[in-house]
Amino acid sequence: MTLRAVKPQHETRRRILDAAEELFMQHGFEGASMRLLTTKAGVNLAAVNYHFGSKDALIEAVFQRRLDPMNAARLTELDRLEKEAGGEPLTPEAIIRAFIGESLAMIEDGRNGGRNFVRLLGRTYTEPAKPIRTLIGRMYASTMERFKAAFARALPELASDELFWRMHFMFGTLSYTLAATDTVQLIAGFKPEDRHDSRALQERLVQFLTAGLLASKPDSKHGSSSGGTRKAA
Amino acid sequence: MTLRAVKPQHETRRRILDAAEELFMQHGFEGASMRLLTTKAGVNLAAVNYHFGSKDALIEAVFQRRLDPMNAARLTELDRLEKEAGGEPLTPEAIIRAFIGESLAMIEDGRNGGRNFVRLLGRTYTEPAKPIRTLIGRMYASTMERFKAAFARALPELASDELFWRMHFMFGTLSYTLAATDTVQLIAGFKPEDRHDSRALQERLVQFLTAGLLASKPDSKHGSSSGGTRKAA
DNA sequence: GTATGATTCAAACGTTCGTTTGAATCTTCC
DNA sequence: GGAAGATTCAAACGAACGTTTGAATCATAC
Repeated sequence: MTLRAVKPQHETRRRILDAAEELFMQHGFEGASMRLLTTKAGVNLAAVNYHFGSKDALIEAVFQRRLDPMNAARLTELDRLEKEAGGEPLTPEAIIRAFIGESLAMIEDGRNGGRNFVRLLGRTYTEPAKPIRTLIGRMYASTMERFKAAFARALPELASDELFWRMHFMFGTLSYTLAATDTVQLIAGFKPEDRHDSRALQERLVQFLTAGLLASKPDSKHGSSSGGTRKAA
Repeated sequence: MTLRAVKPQHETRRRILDAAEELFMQHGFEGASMRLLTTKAGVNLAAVNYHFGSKDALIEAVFQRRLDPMNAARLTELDRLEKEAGGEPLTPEAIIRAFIGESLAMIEDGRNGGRNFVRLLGRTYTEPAKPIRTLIGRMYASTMERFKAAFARALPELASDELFWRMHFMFGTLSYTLAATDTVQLIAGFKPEDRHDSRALQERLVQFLTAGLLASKPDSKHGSSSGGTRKAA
């Protein structure tokens, strides 16, 4: 059949990775069975073990395929910005854009599975299974180190532990947005036409994250219910 | 044995719910098997089906037990604040505190399983399994409606769809913080002594979320990276 | 065309899953 | 103390799980 004729070389590997990406996102790692996965991919049940060795190795391969290039692109963009600035510190907003731009761009990518992957990624950040946790941590380590340094240079007045928590919060917002924006809907008012408009979403996110990152410390005590200071640095 | 003598009435139900809370959090719904669960609870394998009917019904019961009182407390606190304000609109910060206070307080609750539950809750928001999604959505619906109205009254100048997204982002930050703060560590710098200090965490969160909620629209062009249109509806 | 290695295939492996069963035990009330 | 219902228990159910196997089929070389 023609399908076989067109098959480049590692067609089977790619089909398995694509199907795994989508099914892991939909059903979780344990919920997506090998039989469901191989059926969706249109390959034999034994193909996963032949090409990847085991289901765990497949999980790792799914992340490797996208996460390494994604973080590399983030670092490249950050380098480009810093070179362009020529010694001057970057604005916090520019650093935020460098970090979230790559993952948000993948949301619009419906052709290949970029969209599936970023949603899978978002839900994996809260995955407590130790092997996956360490896998993700290892893949992010150098990128996070680099971005933390960039933020520290851009915000020299911000204490180190404050920066840690603000980055934690920013990452959480991005993670949840990637994972849950078109799945769980706790708040009424979502407009379906926004679903694939990653540009508008990115602007909203940048606004929110930049303001949060630059939040001023509470300059006075707050009461049990008293109002907050609404100034931003 | 004394243990049997003290057993109040629905001791078995409670032990199953406690074990389920912890194991669902650690291994996910599909990863936590009935045998592991009942062994940890110290009850017979058949006890879950006897008391709850099925594993799915147990999952629902786990959420019912905590989520209904939690959201009720949120609404009570919001009512109290509005009565106290006597017609004046609340500050956004006060509304934020009313929403996140209850769940953050549970983090410090190590005695019973409150801590386990909020972490389970945080990771469940990104769970795409449809029955669980609709279950959570149904349990949150009225609370979210009420808080959205409160925010709208506090921020009359904020467009409706802007408010939707800012609430979405705020909820995401809280969710990720509950789920991942002491599990996945992508950013170096976490101090273990902060782990149970929910007061300090709450202040940091309130600061971040309030700033994000009140973020002003980008009044001028943003930085170098991509000179896009900055306007948002 | 035929040997060689890579890949696919149907079938089966042993294990674990959620659930059910029916007898045994406990609790409650007269 | 004995009947009646609630609960617990060990054992088994069929189904689905990830993985393995060995033969069949493919691609590529000479």
